[in-house]
Amino acid sequence: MQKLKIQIDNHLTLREKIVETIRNAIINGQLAAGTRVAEPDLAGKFGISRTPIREAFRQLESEGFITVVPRKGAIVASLSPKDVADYYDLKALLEGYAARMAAKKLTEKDIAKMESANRQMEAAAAKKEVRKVLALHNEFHDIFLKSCGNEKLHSIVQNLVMQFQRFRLILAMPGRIEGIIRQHGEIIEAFRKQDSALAESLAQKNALYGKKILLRELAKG
Amino acid sequence: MQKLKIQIDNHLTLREKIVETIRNAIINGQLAAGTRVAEPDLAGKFGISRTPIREAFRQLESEGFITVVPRKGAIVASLSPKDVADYYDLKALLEGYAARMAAKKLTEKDIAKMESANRQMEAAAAKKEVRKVLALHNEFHDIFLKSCGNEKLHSIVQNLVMQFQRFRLILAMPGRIEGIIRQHGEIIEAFRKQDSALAESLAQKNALYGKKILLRELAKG
DNA sequence: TTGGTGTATACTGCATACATTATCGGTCAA
DNA sequence: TTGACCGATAATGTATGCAGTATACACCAA
Repeated sequence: MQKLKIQIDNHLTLREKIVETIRNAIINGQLAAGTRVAEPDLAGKFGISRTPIREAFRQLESEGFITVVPRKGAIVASLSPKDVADYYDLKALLEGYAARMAAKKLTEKDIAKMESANRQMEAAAAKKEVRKVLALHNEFHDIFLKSCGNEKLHSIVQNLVMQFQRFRLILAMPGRIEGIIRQHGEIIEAFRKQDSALAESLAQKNALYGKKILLRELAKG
Repeated sequence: MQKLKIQIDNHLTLREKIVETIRNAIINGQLAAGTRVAEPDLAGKFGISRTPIREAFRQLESEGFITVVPRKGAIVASLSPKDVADYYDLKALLEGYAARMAAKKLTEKDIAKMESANRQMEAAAAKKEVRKVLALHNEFHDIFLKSCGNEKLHSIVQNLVMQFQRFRLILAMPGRIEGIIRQHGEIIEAFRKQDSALAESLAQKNALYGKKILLRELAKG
């Protein structure tokens, strides 16, 4: 019954579809930073009018994916190393807090899910399924972000993660991911012990480790 | 020169003006939470077409001021006590961090500005100029938020503050504001001593004090 | 009276058309 | 050759019109 309702309500508006499509294109790197995105161009490509495109632009601008200069047009937002550093510092702060709050609330079922995600991640990493690794990585973090009880925090972090997802393919590469998986294991242990302070500190370290690796890679080229 | 450029570029688009107008109306309480806002209605009121209104809606939705249900319309977003609590917890976390980071960076000039803002706030409070008190309050916080060096953090906090500004008139009332002014004084002292840990802890306390007062008032009526 | 159905109305979603502004290339003068 | 001016072109900003959908209310049947 619920399924049916969802099917019925599944009339996504064109604007929503366009937002998703463009966002994914940016995240996956098909639209590189700095690329100009013109309305008539996209309208032609999708075979629709400019109206829903323009509305999608407003939303994407608020989310930080594109930069719009009035009467000039939109370009894909570019992220400087400073931006990446700022993002990761924020992620460390927010996820650290979330871990501290979640430590007392997580159920055994939640923890089991995190373990499962981490194990699957290891398997996907062995098979070099980079995209799957990232998806599982996000799933892992989402569990305690949701359980921390602060929905606004959850949505802010989700937006942050989306925005620099486009760089993170680097992180999922072999040689980098093993350390992350080990850290995840430590975080799970801290949750098991309901040790808030340890969970916070480990979650922070985990984020800052990602920052270090990513900045090093960006410096290379 | 810079001033001139700004003057020239001052052709705000209709959409931008509408966003500001509606946002201010919500912040100032002229548009109460839950109020339905229909496009033709606003278009008529402002004497313009629906197009810029619709685009403004998309932006206001992303900023969290209105809630849009596809094919049904938009209503002014309402904030539950839980939302207020979440917002203030986030504010405490983020401003605490900002204070810690800013402690080593603030110049004497910055600190002087904070002192000035705090003194003016006291004067405005004595004259019961509630709106001016709030403006100065935001000015005070903005100084160390800007100096912390993390621009993304600054913009996130600014957005948060805007969203529950509509409730904060309560805080600026006599009997509440004195405590806040004293706390600000303590924060300034901590900055003078460049005591990061103290500044962080005081900034957190300051935010949580606001949370306590606001939630108590909301519970009353 | 109550529950359901049908219709009228109004609003949203999208397309199209027009107005305005920025960009680019060429021409002309220095 | 260089620089400035000017027109052509294309993109953005706004208005308007039309189609589809939700809401309200009246009407009818049980």
